[in-house]
Amino acid sequence: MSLTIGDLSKATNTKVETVRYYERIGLLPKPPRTSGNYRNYGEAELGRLSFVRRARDLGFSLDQVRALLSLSDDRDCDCAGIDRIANEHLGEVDRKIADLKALRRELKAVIDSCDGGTVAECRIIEALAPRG
Amino acid sequence: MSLTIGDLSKATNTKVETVRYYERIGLLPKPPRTSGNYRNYGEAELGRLSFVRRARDLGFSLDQVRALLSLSDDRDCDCAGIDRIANEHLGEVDRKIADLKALRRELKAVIDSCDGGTVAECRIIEALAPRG
DNA sequence: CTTGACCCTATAGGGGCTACAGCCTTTATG
DNA sequence: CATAAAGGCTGTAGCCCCTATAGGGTCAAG
Repeated sequence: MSLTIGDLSKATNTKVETVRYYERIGLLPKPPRTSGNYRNYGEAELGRLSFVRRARDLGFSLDQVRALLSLSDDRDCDCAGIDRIANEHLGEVDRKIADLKALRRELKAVIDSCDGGTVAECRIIEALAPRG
Repeated sequence: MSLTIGDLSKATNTKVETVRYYERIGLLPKPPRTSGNYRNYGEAELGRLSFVRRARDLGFSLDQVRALLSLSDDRDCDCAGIDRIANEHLGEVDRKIADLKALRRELKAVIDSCDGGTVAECRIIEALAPRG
C-alpha cells in the first residue's frame, strides 16, 4: 500500500495543506519520500491521521490529540490518562454549551424587546448602548 | 470629561491593547491627542466602546459590530437591518449549540464505553482509531 | 530629582488551519 | 513522443481577535 498525500487526504477528508501542517508541527511523523521527492504513506500513517481527524472532529485540541497519541502508543499503560483527557474535554464542551445558552437567552431578550420602528426607537440598539 | 486610554479601558473592562487594536482596524475613530501625544477620550468614545464590548459579549463578530455601529448612527433609518443582523447571529448561536450538543453526545458515548484497564483494552482509543 | 505608573509605536505570536506563488513530477491524451 | 493537466514540492502570508513583548517617552507623587 503506497499512498500519495492526495490519496491520504481524500481517505481522511483532510486538506493536503493540513496534512503537511500536521507534519510540520510534529503531529505526524515525516514519511519516506519517493525518488521524485513525493511523500510516501502507508497503512500506519493512514491510521494515525484518521485517529487525529476523529479526535479533532470530537473537538479535542491539537495538544490534547498529541497527548492522546502518545498515551495510545503505550499499549500496556493504564488508560486512566486517556480517560482524564477525555473527561476534561467533556467538561470544556459542557462549559461551552452552558455559556452559549446563557448568551442565547440574553440575545433573545434583546431581540424580543424590539418591535420595529426607526433606529432611534430600536430597543436592540438601546439594549446595547450603555446609557443613551 | 477627559479620559486616558487607561481610564477608558478600565471603564469598559477592555485591555488597553485591545482599544488600540480597535482603533487600528477602524472600529473606533482616532481620538485627539494631548500635547504629550496621549489619546484623549470623551463621553462619546466611552459610549461607543461600551457598545462594541456589549455586542462582543453577546458574540457578535467584529464585522457584525461594525455593521451595527453604522446602522445605529442613522437614527432615522428603519431598524429592520439591525433586527436582521441580530437574528442572523441568533441563528449562528443556535447552530453552535446544536453542534456542540451532538458532539457532546458522541464524546460521552466514547467515554462511557471504556471501563478501565490497559491502553490496549481502552475503548476510547478503540473508538478513535479506525480499524484496529 | 528620581521613581514608578502610565503612555507611545511597532512587531510577533497564538490556534488551527488555508491560500497563495513559483516551482517540479507524474499521468493522460493526441 | 510531445505536451498539457493534475498533482506534488517549499515557503510564506493571511484569517480571527486579540495579547504580549521590546524599547522607548510622559507625567504625578514623594
